[in-house]
Amino acid sequence: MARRGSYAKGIAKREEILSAALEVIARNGYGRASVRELADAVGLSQAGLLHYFASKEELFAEILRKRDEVDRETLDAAHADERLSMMDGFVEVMRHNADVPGLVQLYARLSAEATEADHAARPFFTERFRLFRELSVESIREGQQDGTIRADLDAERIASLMLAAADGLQTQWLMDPTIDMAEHIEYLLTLLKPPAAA
Amino acid sequence: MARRGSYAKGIAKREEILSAALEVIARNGYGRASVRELADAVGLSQAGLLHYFASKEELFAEILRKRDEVDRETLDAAHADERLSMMDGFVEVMRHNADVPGLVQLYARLSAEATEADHAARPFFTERFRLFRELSVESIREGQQDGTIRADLDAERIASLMLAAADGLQTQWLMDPTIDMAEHIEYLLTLLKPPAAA
DNA sequence: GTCTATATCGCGATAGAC
DNA sequence: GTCTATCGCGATATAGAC
Repeated sequence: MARRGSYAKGIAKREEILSAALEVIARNGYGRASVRELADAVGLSQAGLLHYFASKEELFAEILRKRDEVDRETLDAAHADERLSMMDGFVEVMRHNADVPGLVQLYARLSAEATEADHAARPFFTERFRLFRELSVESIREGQQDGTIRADLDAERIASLMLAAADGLQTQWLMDPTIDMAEHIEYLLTLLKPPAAA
Repeated sequence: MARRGSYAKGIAKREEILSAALEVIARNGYGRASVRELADAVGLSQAGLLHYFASKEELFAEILRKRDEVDRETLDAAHADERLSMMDGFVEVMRHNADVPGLVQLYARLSAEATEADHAARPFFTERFRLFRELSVESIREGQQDGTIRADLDAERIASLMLAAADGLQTQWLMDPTIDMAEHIEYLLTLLKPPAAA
């Protein structure tokens, strides 16, 4: 911001591109989101946009990275609130997802494409999965400490199942928007409670 | 089979194409599976193959449909065995999936692409999801009857979560094959047991 | 029913001017 | 830093011969 010269400008422009792309995709979905289309939205030519990102795949990965940064704040806020846990923030993020179908679709499609061995976005997803599991395990263990989650559960397995359920629900919801993603995650969370607890 | 004339021949050829395509994809994955490649495998030209299928998307959907037919037998066999339930068959199918990464990838990628409104494979997936939920709900209710599953659970929600977990685990596994898909599904199933049950 | 040949396409990427 | 122009790929789909 306060920095001078082309470097700072480049950073700022990247951010501007990402913000614009985020809006376009949220509105129009992944299918019609070519580099050209995104370039138009920010007032650049296609080549001009690709000056900032090595490839389309990396651009898309950066969009999701930026989205995750925003969502991460929701998670941290919930974690900081002593009446809540990271899992409450997670449910809130899922609830918010229902407002941005285009982004949900981008996530679903790019994560599927990134299963290809040489896909540029693959490192993004493997790291994302790792971090999600790490945060979840931490949150689950906290719940086990304070008695809100069954102590006998395997936090690692639950974390992977949580991630899987969230991703799978997004595809189901894209096919049939009457599915309530957040409610299903909440229901899964109730399965983790001790028999005695409310 | 016993039928005569061009119609029966066409049906047989379709089956031959699907079988060959199934093998090629299981071996090479989705990424390198163009219509041309699949045509080569069965000894047809690309145009020759498309004489039997309206489009690539429909061809791929048919491949998955055929795969589901095979897997369905595993489910039914488990259901018929009075010591088992459909869910046991489901775990077995997931275990088998680890042997056919190409098919898992085809499923993951095509289901993501089929979230596009006008995608030819979309009806296949919506129907598949519906059927999976139907069979799962039935199986869960049976488990609730005979006391192996908590009676207070919402079978519909569990069914959707089961489907979501299965699909999500496949993407995770494609990114990192050390994940044990079947084991995770089994673990999810244990969460459904009554507190008293073993 | 199957092939050859081609229409047509859109896109991502790159070269080079300004 | 941005544009114009174009390359070049790979693909699906189709027309029409045999």
